[in-house]
Amino acid sequence: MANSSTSSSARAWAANAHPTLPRSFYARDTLRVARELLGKILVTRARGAVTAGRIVETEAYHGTDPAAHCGRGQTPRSAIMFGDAGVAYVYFIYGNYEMLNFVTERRGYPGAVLIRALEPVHGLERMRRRRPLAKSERDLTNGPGRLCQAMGVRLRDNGASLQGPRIAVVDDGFRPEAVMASPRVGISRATAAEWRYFIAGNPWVSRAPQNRAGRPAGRSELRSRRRIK
DNA sequence: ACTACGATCTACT
DNA sequence: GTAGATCGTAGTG
Repeated sequence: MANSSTSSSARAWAANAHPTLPRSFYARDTLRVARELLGKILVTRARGAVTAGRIVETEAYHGTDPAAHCGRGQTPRSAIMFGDAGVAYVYFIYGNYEMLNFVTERRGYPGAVLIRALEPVHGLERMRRRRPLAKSERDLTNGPGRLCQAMGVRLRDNGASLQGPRIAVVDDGFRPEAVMASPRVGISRATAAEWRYFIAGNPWVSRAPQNRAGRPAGRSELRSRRRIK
């Protein structure tokens, strides 16, 4: 399996050869942002160590969605989802794990995209040190909790700008060949909505047996603002 | 103040 | 395939 950790591409983004996604990229419909993030490169700098990975799986949460933290109105934790787009929403769950989201939409309308899986691109040694239990390269970043460990994302990154210096997302021109949509993972409400997006067949997509199960993500999905039951 | 539970991961059967 | 870990958040009293 080809992995994209060529030193040349790593040098390229480190030298700002690739553009960072502007805030306006995030201030749009959450489903669209979730889909268009696939293939972009997440870069983090934690205590001087730079790590990077290509985004291969996302999920959308927005509005009155019962599965979303913002779904029952604003709370201290979810307030950031109602604010300006283009910042990180990091929360802690199950007593052990951080989850990384990107805030979307216009101010006043809540939304965020959960980053569920990455294909490692740079800093693999550092990722392995941060995740000593990982038994394979796949295990480094094939889940939302795992990728936060590998990339050094912590609760203190909540609210951090996605324009850097700690977190940034860059576009190196890569475009996925096939994007699929499926129901979201690990939720108990609004389980019918197909707001999970992933690059078909990518080995780092979480829940491997499902990484080919889904429907082609077309424009019809992106338009859906229908009521969620 | 107290309780229930969660956008998960790991170890073990 | 499934249970246990583990704690911040939110809802309730």
